[in-house]
Amino acid sequence: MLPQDYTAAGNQTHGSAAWLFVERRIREVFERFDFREIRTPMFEPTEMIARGVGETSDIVTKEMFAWTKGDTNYVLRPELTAPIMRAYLQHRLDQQGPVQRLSYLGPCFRAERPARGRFRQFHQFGAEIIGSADPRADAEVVAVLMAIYGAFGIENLRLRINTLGTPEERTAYKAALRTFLTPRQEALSDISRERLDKNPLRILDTKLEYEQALLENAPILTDFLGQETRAFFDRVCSYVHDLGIPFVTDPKLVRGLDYYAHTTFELESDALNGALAGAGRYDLLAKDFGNPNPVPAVGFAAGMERLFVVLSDAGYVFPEVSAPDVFLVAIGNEAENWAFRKAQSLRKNDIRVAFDLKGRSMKAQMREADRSRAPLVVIVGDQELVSESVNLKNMAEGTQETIPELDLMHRIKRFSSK
RNA sequence: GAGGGUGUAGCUCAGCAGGUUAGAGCGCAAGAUUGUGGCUCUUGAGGCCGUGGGUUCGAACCCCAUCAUCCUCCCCA
Repeated sequence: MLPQDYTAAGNQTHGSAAWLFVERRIREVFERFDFREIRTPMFEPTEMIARGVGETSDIVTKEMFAWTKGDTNYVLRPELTAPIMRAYLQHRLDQQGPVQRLSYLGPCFRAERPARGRFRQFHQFGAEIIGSADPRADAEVVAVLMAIYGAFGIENLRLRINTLGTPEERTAYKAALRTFLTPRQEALSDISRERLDKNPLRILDTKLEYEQALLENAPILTDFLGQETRAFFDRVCSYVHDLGIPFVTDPKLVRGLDYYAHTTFELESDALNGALAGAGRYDLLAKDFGNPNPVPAVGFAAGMERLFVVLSDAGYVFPEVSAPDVFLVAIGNEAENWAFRKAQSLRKNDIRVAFDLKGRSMKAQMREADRSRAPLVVIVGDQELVSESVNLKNMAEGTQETIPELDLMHRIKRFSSK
């Protein structure tokens, strides 16, 4: 048994074929929607992440794995939108075409308490459309997210959409909300009272019934939105509607990250408390990074582990791991050496080969062959070596024939191509 | 960060009110079948009973702490 400090809390080790299968399927959908995968570093300067995600956000204030090396502070990336925007600006991706459609899939890190569907190292997949202020871009992001869940046959989900408007509109609303809530702050929870000053929008998110009741008469964000914002949001909604994707609009949907403006949306499931995916438009992030011009952008981020929760709740059956084409069973030292070399030559011809590495009995090798689920087994002993023949066994049918060794490659290929 | 549940074999779990060598099923291994898998039967390997301390003649069991894990809250993917 290993010492208990050999593992860190909230992490998992993945060895399963299911993980690869899910990744592959996600990437297929991204390709279908013309997204190109981008990979950014696992750790980033704290400065960039803090600016991008927001100095006051929960993520930055209390959930980062951080360290210092030399004069620079680093963090393990807590999310990927900010790093991708950084990469876009730094590598001048706009020069490769006016609209960049980027996807990603990889680990992120947050120092939170682990829970169902939540880990300290977790994995996000997502997509960003950078360079388009067209409401169809927002709808495209919704579409690709829903298509991924659709690709797994998952449909019982709730999609909520809202607009946060422009910073000016939001500021005006924040002030109004604060004015409304301040005289009533005695009735608020401790957490909400703290937010009253810092970020009153987040109070809207409350799940406490008495707070929700209190908010019934509160000013509503929609009333503070200008003509343009409303028109834009209406177009986003109608595009999503055109795609046949069910959703509800929810003026109380706010998101924890500072960079959102205009469209925000969130995907939820009954299987889980937290969100499956969160998303939105973040036209101002580029300016936050010090870029002279704003860069319109919209994207989503979804949790792999949460997808797995939903899949396993739905009783999803993952395909079996891939089996070798053939298993080589060898009897005796000579035959073992033959099999060892034969495996290599078959593999050079794109045949997937497995064989025993323990010098075990033939019976044990057969059991191993069965377990490997190889459809064909080649059995070779001294007799076959002398006659330069091999026994080729069809495991499903239990039939076996002796063939010249020279025909082996051809026979395996012919069988596998059927 | 707050509250609660659970930690016994690779996995799923038993273990009566503290009592001697800690069990089952599945899985794994060997044999029955000396060159043939699955099915069956037999046998076997594998446990610091999460960790540390305490109470006791005696602790898997009781107490404390700690770690891990799960759930609720918080927040988010």
